Amino acid sequence: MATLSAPKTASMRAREEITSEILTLARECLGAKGASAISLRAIARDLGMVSSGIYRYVPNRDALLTLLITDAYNGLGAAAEKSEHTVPRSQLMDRFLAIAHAVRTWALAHPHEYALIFGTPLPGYKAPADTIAPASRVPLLLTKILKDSLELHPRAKFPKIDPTALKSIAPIAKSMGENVPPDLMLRGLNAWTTMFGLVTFELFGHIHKVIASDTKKQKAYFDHQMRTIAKRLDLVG
Amino acid sequence: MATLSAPKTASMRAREEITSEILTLARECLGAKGASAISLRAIARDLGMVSSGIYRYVPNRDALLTLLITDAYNGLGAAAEKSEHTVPRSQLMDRFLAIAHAVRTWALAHPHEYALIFGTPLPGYKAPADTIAPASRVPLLLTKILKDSLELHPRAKFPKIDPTALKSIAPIAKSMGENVPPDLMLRGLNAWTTMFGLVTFELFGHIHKVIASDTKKQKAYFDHQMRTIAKRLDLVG
DNA sequence: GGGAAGCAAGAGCACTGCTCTCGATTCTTG
DNA sequence: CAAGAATCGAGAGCAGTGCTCTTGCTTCCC
Repeated sequence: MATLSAPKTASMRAREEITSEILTLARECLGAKGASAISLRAIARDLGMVSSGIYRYVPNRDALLTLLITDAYNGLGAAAEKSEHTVPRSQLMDRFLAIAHAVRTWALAHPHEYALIFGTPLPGYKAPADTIAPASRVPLLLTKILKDSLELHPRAKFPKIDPTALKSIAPIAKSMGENVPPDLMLRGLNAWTTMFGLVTFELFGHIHKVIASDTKKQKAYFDHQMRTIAKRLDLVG
Repeated sequence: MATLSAPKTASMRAREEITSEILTLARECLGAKGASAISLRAIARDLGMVSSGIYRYVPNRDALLTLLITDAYNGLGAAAEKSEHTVPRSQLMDRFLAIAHAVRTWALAHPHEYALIFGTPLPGYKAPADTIAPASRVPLLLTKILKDSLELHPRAKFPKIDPTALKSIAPIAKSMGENVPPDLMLRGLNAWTTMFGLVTFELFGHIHKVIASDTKKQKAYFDHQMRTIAKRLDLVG
C-alpha cells in the first residue's frame, strides 16, 4: 500500500485541498448560523467559484452534512476521551464526572455541532454506517468505567430484571457490554440518557425559568445531577 | 363581555375560518414531511390562493411555526393529563408511569410535533411568553405527584444539598415547587430530564443498535427505566 | 503528440420567503 | 342610502436556494 498522504498528481492534491476548504467553510457557517444556513451556493461564492462548480467536490448538500456529523461526533468523542485520560483509572467517579463535564463543555462551545448530532434528525436523512463508530466513542468510555468498576470492586449479585426489558438491551450487551450484568447495564444506559438529556435541555432552552440562568449555577446543577447518577452506578473514588 | 365565538361580520368569520384552515394544512404538512417542509406557498396553493395572499392571515413563516409549537405543547400536555386522571390520586407510582407512557405514546404518534418542541430550536427563534404555560403542563403534573407524595407519606428529613446547586433550582422552586424539599425537587428534575431524554433518544435514532428495534421491547425498556426513576423518587403504590 | 479525463463557467429549472402595487369587494360611518 | 375606509385576491417582481446540463478549456497519461 502506498502512503496515504501522497497524492499522485497535482490536480488530485488540488482536489483534496479544495474539498477540505469546503468543509472548513461549512463548519464555519455551521458554527456561525446553524445547519440550515449552510448553502452550497454561499460556499462556492466564498471560494470564488460558480455555484455549479461545487458539485465536482461534494455530491450534494446531505453528503456535506454527513461529513460534518461524523466530524462533530469525533470532536465530542475526542474531548471526552482527552478529559477522561487525565484521571487515574481507579478514580471511577471522577472519570465519570470528567466525561460528563467534557461533554457539556464541548456542547456549550459547539452548540450547532451538538444540535446537528443530538437535535432533530435531518428530514430524509438516514445515518450511514460510518457514523456509528464516531458516535460510539462516549458510550464506549462509559462502558469501560462500568467494567473497571466490576473489576476493582466486585459485587456479589444484582437484582433480577423483567425478561422483556432484559431482552431489550441485547444489542448493546452484545456489542460492548460483555460481562456487564443487565441491571448495571440498564443503570448505565440511564446515566447515558440523563447525561445527554441534561445537556440537550440546557442547550435547547428547556431549563429556562427552571434553573437559574447563571453560568456557575447551571454547572453546579449539572454536576449535582451527574454525581447523583454516578452514585446510582455504585461508583466510588 | 360578548360571547367569544360570535364574530361580528361575515368577513371576520371567513378570516377565522381561513386562518384555521391554514393551521390545519400546516399541521398536516408537519406530520407528513416535517417542519422544514412547511412552505407558505404550498399552503396557499392548497387553499387555491396566490402565494402572496397568505400573508394577509399569517405575518410570516415563524409565526405559523409558533402557533404549531403551542399547539404541540397543548396536545402533549392534554394527553398526559388525560392519562394521569384515570389513576387514583394515592397511586403515586402509577400516576407517574401513566404520564411517562402518555408522553412516549404521544411522541411516537406525533414525531414531527415532538421534534418541533424538543428538537433543535429554530434558528433565530425565541420562544414567546405564551408558550410557557402550555410547556409547563407536564412539569406541573410531575410536581403535583411530588407534593402528593409528601402529603400522603411524610418523610422525616432529606439530605443536604450543595449550596450552589440549591440556588440553581430557585426559579422552579419558586414557581411551582413551594414546600418541596430541594433534594426531592432535584430528583424530580432528574426524572423529568430522563423521561424526555429517553423519548428523544428513541425518536431521534440514538438507541439504534443499542436497544432492540422491537416495539414491545422498546416499551419494556422505557417502562423499566421509568420504574427505576420512580423508585428513586420514593414513589409507592 | 493525441485521446481521455477532469475542470470552471454559464444558462436554466423549479422551488422558496417575502414585498409592493393594483383593481375589486366589503364593511363602516356620516 | 351613499361616500370613504378598510380589507381582500391577484399578479409581478426581488433575492435567494439546490441541482442539472451543456460548452469549451486545461491537464493528465499513454
